[in-house]
Amino acid sequence: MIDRVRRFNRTVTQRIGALNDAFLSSDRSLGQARLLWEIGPQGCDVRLLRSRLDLNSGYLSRLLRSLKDDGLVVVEQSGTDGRVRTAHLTDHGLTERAMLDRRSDDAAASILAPLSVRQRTQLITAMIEVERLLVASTVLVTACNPRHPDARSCLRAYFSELSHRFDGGFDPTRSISADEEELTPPAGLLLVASLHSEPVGCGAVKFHDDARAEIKRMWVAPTVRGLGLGRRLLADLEVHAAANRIRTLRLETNRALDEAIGLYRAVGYHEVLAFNDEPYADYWFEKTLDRSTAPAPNLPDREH
Amino acid sequence: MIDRVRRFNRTVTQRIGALNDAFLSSDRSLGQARLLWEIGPQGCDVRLLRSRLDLNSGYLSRLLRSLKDDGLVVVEQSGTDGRVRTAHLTDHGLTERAMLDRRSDDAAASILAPLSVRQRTQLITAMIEVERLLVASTVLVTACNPRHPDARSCLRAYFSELSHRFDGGFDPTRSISADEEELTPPAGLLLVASLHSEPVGCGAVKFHDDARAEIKRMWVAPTVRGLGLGRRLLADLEVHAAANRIRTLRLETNRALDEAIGLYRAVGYHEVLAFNDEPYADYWFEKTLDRSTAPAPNLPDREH
DNA sequence: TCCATTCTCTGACTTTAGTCAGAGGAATGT
DNA sequence: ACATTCCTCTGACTAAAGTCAGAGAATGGA
Repeated sequence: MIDRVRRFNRTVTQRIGALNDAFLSSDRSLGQARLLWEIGPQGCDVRLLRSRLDLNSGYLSRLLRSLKDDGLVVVEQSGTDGRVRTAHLTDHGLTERAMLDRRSDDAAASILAPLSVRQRTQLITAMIEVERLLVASTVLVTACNPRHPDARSCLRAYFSELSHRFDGGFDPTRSISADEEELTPPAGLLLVASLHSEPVGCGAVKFHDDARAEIKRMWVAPTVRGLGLGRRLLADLEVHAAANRIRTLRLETNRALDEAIGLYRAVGYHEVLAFNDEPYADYWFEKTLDRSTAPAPNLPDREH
Repeated sequence: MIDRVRRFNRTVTQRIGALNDAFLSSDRSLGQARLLWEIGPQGCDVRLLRSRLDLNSGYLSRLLRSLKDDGLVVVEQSGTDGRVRTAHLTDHGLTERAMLDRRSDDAAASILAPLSVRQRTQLITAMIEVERLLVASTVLVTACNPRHPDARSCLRAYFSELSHRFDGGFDPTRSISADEEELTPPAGLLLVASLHSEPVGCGAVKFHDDARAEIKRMWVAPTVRGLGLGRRLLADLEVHAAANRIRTLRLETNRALDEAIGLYRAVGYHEVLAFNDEPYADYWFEKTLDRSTAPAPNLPDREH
């Protein structure tokens, strides 16, 4: 399999690398072209450009100035924060960016051109599949302090989604607690999934004194659904639970959350009688962990 | 569709680009690492390295010397040609190359690691498909003088294959002619398909004075079968024929060539009575070209 | 209010990647 | 045998890519 990945890598970089040379075929350097592209029609904060292109601030500043000198870009103070500067494309810059865009289109078209109609369809289908799974594999799952901004943003999104999907909304204060204290080791654990450092999902476990624990806060952002992320979060939580000598995992859920219910059943949770009085719950599930099959947890730990 | 190709491009270069950084993570420069890799365990002629890495001779020479100075490589006269020099890896060089290999393996594995077993299978399947079709799209079909070395090598391979597959072998002199004269415009046309400048297939058409022409010399190298190349060559020949006011295409073939027969039928050739006395033919086919659907020929012309 | 931090820019660097012209030795065709 | 071509190497360049330390302005928190 690894061999296959490497072979794919070789073929694709060869063919697609040629495609990227469209960027080089202008009289700008690659760095300038990438920057021109990344600024985009709406403009972009310099700090954002720096992180997106992963460039040293001195170097970026210099690139930006060379574009400014050529009249493609203007840089001005950002409205909200006086330290931040925002780059905008001039008309001239927009024209040149449009040319890059057209060249990239042509290059992409030249990949499809030699193929038959049927082959094109097959290629696009396979490309979509590869892309989907590469994105899935890019998602990073890390243990995260619930006070971290990424964690907070996930929990906020989670609550907001519940309040939309539940009949009659959702009020966290009426629900059984899983506060920051309870989701911080050793009391519990919160995992956050991120894609390109944007938080896109979470899941938590709340340990009890006996060998039991509860799964809480399972949420996956709409943009990354269908990538198996829920299953992955759940599996990682189980690994952590097993490492903490947990034998039984329990959870409750609402009938509106049908994908979640399907997931729980699919990975071995079975319905049990209500084990608490959570007002928003319609179903209660339980799973006994099989410690023999539990692999060692190997999650990178994000700085708290 | 073009949009999809570009999106694939973006995702893949991001994810696979990171994989390629395994090469950069050594303390060698990218150029040195690529060279070290390309020399390989068996060693390699310098001229071959130059063409494979597409490097300027001065630059390559310099890179090679830096590796030599570090004791990774030795360069010596090639046995057969005193002008050519051959690079070999020393033990030290082999060790360092093995490290690059291991890093690339690790990087490839890190793409599979976050995925479930099922997702891995899906990814590999889709990767194989993308790769197959990208290779198909990389094949270049060009009109070629039959005296060109590439053309000669294809025709030689074609005859050799016929002599293996036909019962009782194949003797070109007994067969109806399609010599170099007859396959050179305006008498006829030979198309050669190449992959990374290696000839991998051919197909020819021999024009007659009436609006008829014959398809000859259809051959696809075993390494690139299943990529739709035969169909593409045939379609391109038809386009050229139509551009030369040909209305009817004819061809004869041997019963041993079952893939070819299948292809001819699939693209609209129907069997007719023997129209010549080719001793090696078992079937005769004919197709009437529909000029309305013939697109303009857009083949790049290789220098003759 | 003050101090630490953030953000951008500048000058002074280095390394990498690459080009170009030409030299010198070896092979090839006539 | 001789001119031509091929292959490699060298010196002298250039451009791109990037690093580093620090300056100056703005912001945020104690």
